Amino acid sequence: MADDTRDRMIIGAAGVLAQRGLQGTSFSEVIEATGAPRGSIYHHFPGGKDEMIGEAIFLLGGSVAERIRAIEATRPEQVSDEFIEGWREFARATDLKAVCAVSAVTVGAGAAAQGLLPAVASTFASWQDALAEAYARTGVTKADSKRLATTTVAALEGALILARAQQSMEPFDAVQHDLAAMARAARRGRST
Amino acid sequence: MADDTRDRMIIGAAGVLAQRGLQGTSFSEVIEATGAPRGSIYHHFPGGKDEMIGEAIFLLGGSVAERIRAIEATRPEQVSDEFIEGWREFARATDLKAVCAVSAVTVGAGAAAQGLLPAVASTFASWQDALAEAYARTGVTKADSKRLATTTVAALEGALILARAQQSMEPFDAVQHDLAAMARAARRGRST
DNA sequence: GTCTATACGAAGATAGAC
DNA sequence: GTCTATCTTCGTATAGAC
Repeated sequence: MADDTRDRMIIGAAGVLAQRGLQGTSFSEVIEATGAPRGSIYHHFPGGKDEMIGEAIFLLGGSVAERIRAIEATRPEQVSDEFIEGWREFARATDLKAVCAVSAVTVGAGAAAQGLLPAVASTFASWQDALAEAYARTGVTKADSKRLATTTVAALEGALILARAQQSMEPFDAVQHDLAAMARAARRGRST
Repeated sequence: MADDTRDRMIIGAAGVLAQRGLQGTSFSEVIEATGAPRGSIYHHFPGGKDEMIGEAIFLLGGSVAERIRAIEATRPEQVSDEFIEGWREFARATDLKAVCAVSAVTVGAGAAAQGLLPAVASTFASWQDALAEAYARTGVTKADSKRLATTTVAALEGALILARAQQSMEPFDAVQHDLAAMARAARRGRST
């Protein structure tokens, strides 16, 4: 079935990444999570673990960017609301046991695996760009949109971490509320 | 010299944690970073790695909470400004190679080391409480202060991650600016 | 594509000498 | 307090059979 196994492993890796961190994402874990065969790991990923992780980041990054681009908002707070809402569902679905896989790679990329940093950097950048465009389409100035997009991603990533640590959805409530207030203020031309 | 070695290892562990993540913080790394002797690890930490990590979180958590409590602000945006400024210095000092050690533990705590989650949860909570009190002292309502404190911590943690990924201080600029705007709005009684 | 076998290193942890 | 030696487990990675 073509690259079915490879795809399954990539998706599985993204999931394990979010729950166990970069170094916790061993081939054994991915295989256990996906039921993929042990014997063909290096057939599917000649580049080893880094290749698998890189693909997982790429996949997740693209799907989130896509979701942002699909937001049809007329008011700026709808942008932040829908963005956060998507991650809220993710948090619920994983029972507050997972953070963002891209964050996990960023945090886990020490001296080793530093080759993955460019991939996470451009993934975050793609989210920031997509969010900035979405804000701009609702009438926020370009400069404000860009800044707001960065704050939106940062607050979301932090909320995921706080939510996991405290096993609570409250960080999402706080961040969603405050981002919406910021977005509204930006449109009123009040943010400096 | 009493517990000099132990203390050095705890401080060193916090540093390694921030740069290499939880699983990257091996005894070997801590020993290399601090010059501590190999032979007495389990003399100083009978509880093994978890004990060392726990102490590092406790130490860092206390020092940051202390710093927050020392903020003397008359206007709410001074609270977020000074808080972010402290972390900005940290980012500069580590050459954008480190994130928050508490985040690192949260992200790295998978199935194993879940015993550390309560420690990180209460550490984050202590920062939230201290920030909420600081906001409240400047005239922000209790509910707004609490919510703002959560958003402040979340945005900061996210900014550290973005900054590391993209090797840029720009996330700090964005977050600092937007948090200040939110804080000002809260005092004006404009935040819903 | 998938298997087994295997090499190699690093990690956490313990025991006992000094 | 600090050392060395050792055990066990687990990780990445390779080789070669099926």
